[in-house]
Amino acid sequence: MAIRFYNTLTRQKEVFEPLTPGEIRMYTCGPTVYNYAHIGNLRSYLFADLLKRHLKYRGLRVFHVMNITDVEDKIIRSCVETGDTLDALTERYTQAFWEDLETLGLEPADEYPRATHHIDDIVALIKTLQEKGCTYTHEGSVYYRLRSFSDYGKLSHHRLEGLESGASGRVQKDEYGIEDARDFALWKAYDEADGPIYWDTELGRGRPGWHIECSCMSMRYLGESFDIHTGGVDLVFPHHENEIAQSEAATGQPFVRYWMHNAHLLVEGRKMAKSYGNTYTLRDLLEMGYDPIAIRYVLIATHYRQPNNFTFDAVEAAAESLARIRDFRLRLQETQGEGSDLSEAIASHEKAFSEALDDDLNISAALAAAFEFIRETNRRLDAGEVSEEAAHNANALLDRFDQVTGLFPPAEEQSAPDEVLTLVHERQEARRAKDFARADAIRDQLLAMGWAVEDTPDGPRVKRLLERHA
RNA sequence: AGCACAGUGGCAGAGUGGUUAUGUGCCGGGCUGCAAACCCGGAGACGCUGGUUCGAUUCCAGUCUGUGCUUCCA
Repeated sequence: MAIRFYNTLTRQKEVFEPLTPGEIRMYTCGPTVYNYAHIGNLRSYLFADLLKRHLKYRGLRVFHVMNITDVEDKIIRSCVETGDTLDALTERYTQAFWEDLETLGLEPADEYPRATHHIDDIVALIKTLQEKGCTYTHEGSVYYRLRSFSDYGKLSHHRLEGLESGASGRVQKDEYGIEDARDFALWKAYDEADGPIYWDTELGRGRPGWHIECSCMSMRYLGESFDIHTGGVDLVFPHHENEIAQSEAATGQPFVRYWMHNAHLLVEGRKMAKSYGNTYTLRDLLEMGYDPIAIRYVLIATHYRQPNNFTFDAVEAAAESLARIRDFRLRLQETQGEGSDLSEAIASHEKAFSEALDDDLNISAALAAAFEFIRETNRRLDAGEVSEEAAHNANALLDRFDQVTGLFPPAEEQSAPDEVLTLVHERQEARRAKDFARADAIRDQLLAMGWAVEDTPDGPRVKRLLERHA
């Protein structure tokens, strides 16, 4: 079955075929590093992560680039307000961003190019656009002349006329010296308010506009045409539309084949907004005691093109689901002896799982297949009909589910300390002597120490209690 | 205002023109000394109003509500 993705460009699901068979080049619009990423930002990157992991699982090679926007209006404002240097500020939040990605279990991109490290490339690209006649300069700033690009609007399906009328209520354009209110800056001339943040280049003193860095760095690392470009829906217009205009005007080549955009995140049914006080960062949630994998679960478990309603109930439900997964894996590890081989169940559920993801990353159907496998296998384990080898193969299937989703982690070693093992032993003695009051007291004592003991036909099983939100 | 997307059981969230999503929670049962884990069963849903149809949650129209974009917010 072919892999199909919804392409914003065509507004429909299309069969996915990379430019180079077997190799995929993808670009993700990364963070503007002036603050900690909030969970809405992180949803975007988790979507790109799932996409990348699934393509790899399908045997395709993926080269993934994510930019770091480290010069931009808000960053400059923040520097001016705090007195931080640009480098100090952006480095701090870049490191924090990478920490967040690691905490949530995202696979790193292959490259994280930064705008400030590519000023020369950006200037060169702007010069190319100048040579092609699609720019003009006003008061030291270089603007892109939108009407020079006849395909403008093909991604967002905005029509230029509509945008023009939308801008009609503004001040006379002539007063700005900009030919058209829709034109955007490629290069911004230095302003006193920028303080020490500027570059002296052939274009004069100033800094790059926002859109140009993505055109520049994506093509620098991925070529003039590449396969996939991801980002949040809010970037469709104008950011990605402008990227297309810049890139295709400069190269004459189609820029990106598949544009994929994730919907936004709601929190407790409301949009995230500072005024609601619900713009959580990952750090906020960790401080509240939530498990990062449970957070990953909630952020990834909704189809990427659907609005995802982040609720604390959902995080707690996710933590329970993860406990179920862990218990299942522990059970598989303990399984010994002869029995059926499960090969049919493994094959059919893996097929359902992977074909669901082939269908525009239908994660819900994929997770349903995984949980059906767990339930059916638990039933067989209850019946004692699973062989050690089958359990091993089932565990390997869970590894593959984990490879794609990051939601089926291998069970950690449950090496209980000696004092716990001693108590477990004492409890067994008490049970053998039918001293159940003492046995139950020891069980409570162990619980208080953070260990659960469960009796199985093969003896007691000791599990570390999962951290859960109190 | 224009253009999009969405509204499913307590919560989260798929899907389908007629038959169990899945997870979590709840109720009952099995297993257990009791639990836990696990299994089985159950209740509970498709915003509202019309239309098409033998039959609609699924298609169409309208309506209400929410969300996004409309120049730099993932």
